[in-house]
Amino acid sequence: MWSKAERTKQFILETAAPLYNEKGISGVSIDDVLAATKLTKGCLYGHFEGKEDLSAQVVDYSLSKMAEKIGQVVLKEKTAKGKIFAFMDFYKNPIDTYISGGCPFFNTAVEADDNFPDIKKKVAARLQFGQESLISILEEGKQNGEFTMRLDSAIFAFKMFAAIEGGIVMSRTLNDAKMMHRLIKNLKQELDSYTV
Amino acid sequence: MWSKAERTKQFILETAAPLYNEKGISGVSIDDVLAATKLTKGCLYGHFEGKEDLSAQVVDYSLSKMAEKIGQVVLKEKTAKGKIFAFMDFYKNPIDTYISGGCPFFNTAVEADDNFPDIKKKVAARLQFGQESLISILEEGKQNGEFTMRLDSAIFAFKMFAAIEGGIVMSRTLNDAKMMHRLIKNLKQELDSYTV
DNA sequence: CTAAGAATATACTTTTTAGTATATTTGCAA
DNA sequence: TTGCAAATATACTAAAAAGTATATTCTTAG
Repeated sequence: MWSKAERTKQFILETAAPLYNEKGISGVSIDDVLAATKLTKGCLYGHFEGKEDLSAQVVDYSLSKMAEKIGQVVLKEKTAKGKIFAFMDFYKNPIDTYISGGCPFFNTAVEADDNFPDIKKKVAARLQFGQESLISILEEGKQNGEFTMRLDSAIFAFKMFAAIEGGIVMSRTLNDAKMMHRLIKNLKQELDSYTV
Repeated sequence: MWSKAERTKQFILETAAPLYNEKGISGVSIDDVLAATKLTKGCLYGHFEGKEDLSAQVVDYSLSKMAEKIGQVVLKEKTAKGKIFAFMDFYKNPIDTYISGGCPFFNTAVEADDNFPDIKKKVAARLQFGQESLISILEEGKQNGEFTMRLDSAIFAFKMFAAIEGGIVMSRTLNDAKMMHRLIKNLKQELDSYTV
């Protein structure tokens, strides 16, 4: 079993993740985390060197949690089309997200961009890996005859992910998931137009 | 001519706009603004009630500056297709943006989402207006025979804007505008497929 | 050209946030 | 079971950020 310390640290990361996702790195204070966890400074600083360390680890946690979940959802499917559709469906509810506050990939990407170079690198690696994974799935689909060779995997992967992430932000801001659903339907149709 | 005070206030807004766009509302301190403008507290607080007021007005400034510029770029064109293409081309360079730090619409939307309800409402109104404008242009194109009736204006406007904004964030994070250019090319092709 | 008030600068106080030193409690290996 | 180290709590200091009171310097209407 996990040690007390390991469980406490995990608990801090879990509890702080939605906080960071909602308020952003700059918007979260140590006291916010203490209030949410009901722990004390002595405890928190026993597990993290300081705010920078805490922020880095919380962001890491959120990003890996997302990646893991998406991996699960996608790998459940057997066909390339099934995998891509499952990926899209994962983002079906932009208001009530897996980690509260929207998609950590994008939230972090936007904030880290000009402010936190180390964190930016981590997000970049995740986005890169995500794109490569999607492209692999699409290429596999082309090889096994699901999709026609006319499908440009790289551009479809980029467009789909960009549109979904953009759609999440728009839907959240406009407080309405309707267009998000139509967007996903449209992207599915677009992919379907490449099925043989 | 403008009074000294009006010019100073305008100067503060202009100078603070990229700062806010880069660092985010929570990430900017009053001292940051003072350092950038080389003004003093007495002066700043003579023009703004406090940080909340300053933030609200800076965001307002950035959003309206963007809307104005996009309006100019789009209205230069005569055809519906020309207008939409001009809109896309405006976002061609995601690394070096009109206001430094990316697109204020999205940066603000992401941060305001769970934190600044008043600002969120303002962004929502801008996004709403932007979507309606794009839809109007597309519908006009359908009426005057540029586009077939098969074009779903609402979904195309949403998808295009979401993809472009998402593409900006991805390109900035990955430090590479290549996919952004391919995305815009692809969206133009998609729209072209609806020309009669 | 100049006086009155608007604009800006200086020098503070207050509040918030981060971080630390030390005391207390708790988990667990012997 | 117990004692000691690990974990957590308490109570502080330090630094940063916001905000204010007041002095000084400009603008400009008359």
